[in-house]
Formats: sequence, structure tokens, C-alpha cells
Amino acid sequence: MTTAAPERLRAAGLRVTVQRVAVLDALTARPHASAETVYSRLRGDLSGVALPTVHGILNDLTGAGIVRRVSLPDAASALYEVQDDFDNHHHLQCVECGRVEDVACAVGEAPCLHPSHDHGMRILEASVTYRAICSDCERKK
Amino acid sequence: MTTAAPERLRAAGLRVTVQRVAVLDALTARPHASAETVYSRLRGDLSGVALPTVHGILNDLTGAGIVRRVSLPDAASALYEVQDDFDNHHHLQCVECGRVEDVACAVGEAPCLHPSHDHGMRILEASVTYRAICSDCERKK
DNA sequence: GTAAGTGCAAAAACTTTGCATAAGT
DNA sequence: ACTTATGCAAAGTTTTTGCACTTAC
Repeated sequence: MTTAAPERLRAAGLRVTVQRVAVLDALTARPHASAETVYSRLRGDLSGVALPTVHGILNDLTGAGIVRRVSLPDAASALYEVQDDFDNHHHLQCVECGRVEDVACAVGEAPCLHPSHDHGMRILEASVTYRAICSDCERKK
Repeated sequence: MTTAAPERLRAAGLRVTVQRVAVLDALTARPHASAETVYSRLRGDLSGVALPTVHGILNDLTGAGIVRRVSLPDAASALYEVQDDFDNHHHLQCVECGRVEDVACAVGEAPCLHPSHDHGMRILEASVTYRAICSDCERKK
């Protein structure tokens, strides 16, 4: 069961504002959204939200660990998704249309993979990205 | 054994220019470089290279499969490295200083991992990124 | 000689910064 | 009340686009 937005914010020690709740709800409804995408969704519900504010909120939420920032090779901008601590998944992206799908990770806990040599670094997490071509794009070629 | 830059370009059907050779050589000498980094290295050897040209060259080389574009979560810009078809490696990045290290992949051929569900997509490649903290940065804290 | 690549300037896209105003606790 | 967040404008970065000029084949 997913925890509601206000509780998540309070638990992280952040103030509960309509904007933050709206961003979290928008991301919960549709993950893998860019700041721009979230912004355009909010414009329907909230009167005067500004794009820089959305960036600021996403940064705050990312810093608090509520949201995860995902950098995919075939996306122009950073994508965001709500962080479910117990759901360590990975991403599958179509190199043509940029569509993103979640893929369950075989191992339950993060980091789910271990490098052969750690170069003296302490591993925080492993993320796997699959570059692929979706059936729709394959057909168009 | 690595193939020399001009041969690589010709093999890919690209014209051999001093700029392209210089970019390839710079990337071979030091991988994980951004367009800006490559640009600043070229300024020493070549007279009038422009940053937009470096971007253009990197795009051409990436399109031809000679160079690989790497999007890491803790790097502001895209990084590039020469594509060695028989060396399928992954990346380990320090979240503090952004340092990048290569990690050999257990399996020799790409894609070295397979998603549990492919969502109807044809997988092209899998890339693994480890977020970590290097010993230098750990000490500074 | 013809097609392709480069140089540079200008612009586009994404994100951050700064400060007055507004809202949360 | 006090502190923190938002709105907006302006600026900073990274990357792309356009076109005259040059170079590779």
C-alpha cells in the first residue's frame, strides 16, 4: 500500500504545501515524468505554478529521498518517479519514442548487483537501464 | 588491440578529417569526457575548433557506433567513450566528485542482462551504473 | 567537381539563482 | 511570530540549428 502524499512529506520533515502534494500525486499517477511534464499537468489543477518552482520542489523531494531522479540516455531531460523503498526496479526505454517501462529487479534489496572491482569506492546503489525498441516503433520502420 | 582512428572512421563510412581523428584520439586517451572536456583538450593541438563542432562530431560518431554516449545521474553533461565492441563494461561513479571508473561486466557479450519482462520491446543493450562514494570523498566528510 | 564537414553566431532547451511575497507550523 | 516555500524574472549551462566556407573523396 502506498502512503499518501502529506504523510510522506511530514515523515521526511518537509512542510506540506499544495504544490508539493500536487507534484507527488502527479508523479504517483504517472511516473517517469520530466519537470516540464509535471508542470504542464499541474497547470490544469493549480492556478499559478511556475516551472522553476516545480524544479525546486523536485529537487527538495529528491534530496529528502521521497522522489528519485532518473537519467536515461535517450531522454533530453531528467525524469522523476516516487521512491518506493521496497520496490527496487529498473528501466526499459525505447530509443525511438523514449517510452519508459519499469522492470522488476530479480534481487529484492539494493544494491541488487555488485561490481567485480569497486575501485575503493563504497557502493550506494546500482541502476540498470535497458535500451530497446518498442513494438510500435519497430512497425513504423 | 585497438584499431587506429582513421581506419575506424573509414570502416563506418565517415570521412576522415583532422577534427574527427583528434576527437577519437582524445577520447581513447581519456574516456568519460564531456564535449566541453574534449573541446578544451583539442584547443591545444588544433587551431580553430569550435565547441558546437565537437558536439556535432560526437553526435556523428555516436550515430556511427564508434563512440558511446553515457548519461550518468551525477554528471551535469553527457560523457563519451570509444565503443569497443568486445569490451562490454559498466560504470561506477562517485556521487560527490563525479569521478568515473570502468567496471568489467561478468558476461562478455551485450546485452549482458535480461529483464524479467520485456514489455514487448526488443532489447538492444543493458547498461549498469553504480552510484558510489570514493575513498577521497569519504575522507573529506 | 561534388558531397560532406567545419566554424561561428545565434537560438533553443533545461535548470538554477535571487529576492519579494505568501503560506505552513 | 517565525520560518520555510512559492512566483516570477533573470541568468547560467549544455546542446542544437543555420549557413557561408572549406575540405575530403
